[in-house]
Formats: sequence, C-alpha cells, structure tokens
Amino acid sequence: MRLSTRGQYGTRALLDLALHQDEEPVPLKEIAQRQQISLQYLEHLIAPLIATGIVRSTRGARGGVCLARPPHEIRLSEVIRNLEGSISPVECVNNPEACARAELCAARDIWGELKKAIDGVLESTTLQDLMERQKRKEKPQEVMYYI
Amino acid sequence: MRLSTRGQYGTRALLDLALHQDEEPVPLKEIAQRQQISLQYLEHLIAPLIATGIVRSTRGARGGVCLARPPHEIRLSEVIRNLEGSISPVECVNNPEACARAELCAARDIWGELKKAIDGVLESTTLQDLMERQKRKEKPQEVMYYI
DNA sequence: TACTATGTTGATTATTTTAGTCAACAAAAG
DNA sequence: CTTTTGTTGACTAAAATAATCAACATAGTA
Repeated sequence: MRLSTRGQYGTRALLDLALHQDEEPVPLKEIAQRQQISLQYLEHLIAPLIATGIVRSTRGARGGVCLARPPHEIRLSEVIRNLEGSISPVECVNNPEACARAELCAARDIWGELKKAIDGVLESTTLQDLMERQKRKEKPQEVMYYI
Repeated sequence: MRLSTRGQYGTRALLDLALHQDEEPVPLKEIAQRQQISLQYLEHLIAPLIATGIVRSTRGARGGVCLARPPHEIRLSEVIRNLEGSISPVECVNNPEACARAELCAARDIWGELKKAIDGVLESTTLQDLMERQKRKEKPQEVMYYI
C-alpha cells in the first residue's frame, strides 16, 4: 500500500508552487531545488499535471509554472489519480472483468471499502488545506494560555 | 496505492480456509486449487502467517493448515501487515528520519490521515466478517417482502 | 539577430519489486 | 519404506519505479 515517489513528489511540488506563486510564474528549477527533486524528474511529473489542467506553464526566459485554478479547487484525489493512476487497491474493484470470481468475492467488497476510505481522505483534501496546514506548522510557536 | 498479490491471495486463502476448515486440517493443495493460486506460491504466502501465529500447520499425509484462532480474532490489518509490511502509504509517516523535512511537512500529515483511514478499515474487519459476507453472497437470492 | 532561460518530449537505463519457480529437505501416516 | 503433506532457501523472469540523457520548442533579453 505504498504511494510512489510520483505521488509524493508531485504533491510536494504542487504545495510548494501554491505557497510560492504570486504574479510571476515559478520556474521548475526553483521548485526542484526547494523540494530536492531532480529537475528532470520533476519535469516529467509536471507534464501530466499540465495536460490535465491543474498547472499552467509558460516557456522561455522568466517562464515557469503556476496553478491553473485556485488551490481550494484542486483536490488531492485528482492529483494522485493523475500521477499514480487509479486509486483502487486492487484491479477488480474498478474492473470486475479482471477476475472471474469478482461478483461473488467477499474480499473484493472489503477492497471496495478500502478504496472508499482512501477516496474519502483524498477527495476532502485540497491544496488550500495543505497550504493552511503548512503555514500553521511554520508559524513561530505561539504561547499557550490555559484557563 | 495497490495491494500486491501477496495481500490479495493471502486474504483469499485465509477466507477460503476459514470457510472450509472443520476438524481436519485443510491441505494447501485444495486451497490453491479453489483459489487458483499456484501451490508453490501459496506455500510462501502461508509461511509468514504460520510464523506469526495466524495459521497452524501439520505435515504429512492427512496434514494441512488450520486457523490458529477463531476467525473473529483475526483482523485484516494483522494479515496485511504480515504479508505486505507496514500499511503506511509513505515511509516518513512511520519513520520521521526517512526525510529531513518530515517534522515540518504538511503533506506528511495527510499521508498520516490516509494511513489512519486505511487502518480504520483493516482493523475493524475480521475474518469472521469476511465469512459472513461471503455466505450472504452465496446464499440463494431471497425473496424480498416490502411492507 | 543571437543568446539564454525556460518548458516539452521521447528514448534510454539502472535498480528494485513482484510474482513466481525449482529443488532439496523434514515429518507424519499408512 | 513409500507417499503425502508442509518448510526452506536459492534462483529467475518480468514489470514497475525512478530516474537520466538528449534533442527540441519557445519566449524574453542583450
């Protein structure tokens, strides 16, 4: 049940972009440096995100990438599906023809529930949520007052 | 986010065993045939389940395997962890030293929630649950009476 | 215009993981 | 003592992963 580096790096790259974008496009090189991902690998991770309309790019000097939509409209489910393919833990959940016993398989039901649980988290989390979490983490520790 | 065949086959094999065991041990060959898993592969999947105390085996003629505990005491989480290793979707969730930025990483928080969601399903499902589901599925369709 | 900084794309590669198989062995029953 | 079962470790083929290499396209800038 592992996420590959595509999903991990891709998510981190998008969060980085969300946090650093302003008027200017952000060069991939900067994201790669901050996130310690090889530029050439990052390029390949960004490509499908551009194709699917999560990221927009401009070439040439002063070029770079930016989010194609506001962060609260970018769900993690969309990102992960785009980078890792289907979220389903086993093939037969999406595609009953994958296994002859699918229709009568109790195990498959559970994998379906597992998928629902995973989807639940990823559907309900947006880049905005990630940004807020990140900012909260970086905010200097506040003094706690107890009643 | 895929489960490998180890987890899939292992779960199916245990469910099969649960449904077919009675006084006699069940030979792996039978499970392999019913579940269409190669005997030699199944042997390797069962080995860790024996080692961890989920399954008991007896060798020799009329030998085979049986569950070491009642099905309601065997959680899917234990099975999957045993067959696939940690349930964590990324290394850093369990092991913060895996990534220098772990402590300040919002993405990691989400992977943690993802793990919790997955754990929730697997911890709350026992072999007994699977058995009941399976029996319900195989029961001839009952006529439904509507009030 | 030429140069440089960016993104785009396809081919290639090394490594790791997965999904097994092969084969020798151990033990229990008949 | 032969057969039937499980046990174990070594080995292997195929696929997926995680990149890298390299040629190209495009936009700004000197």
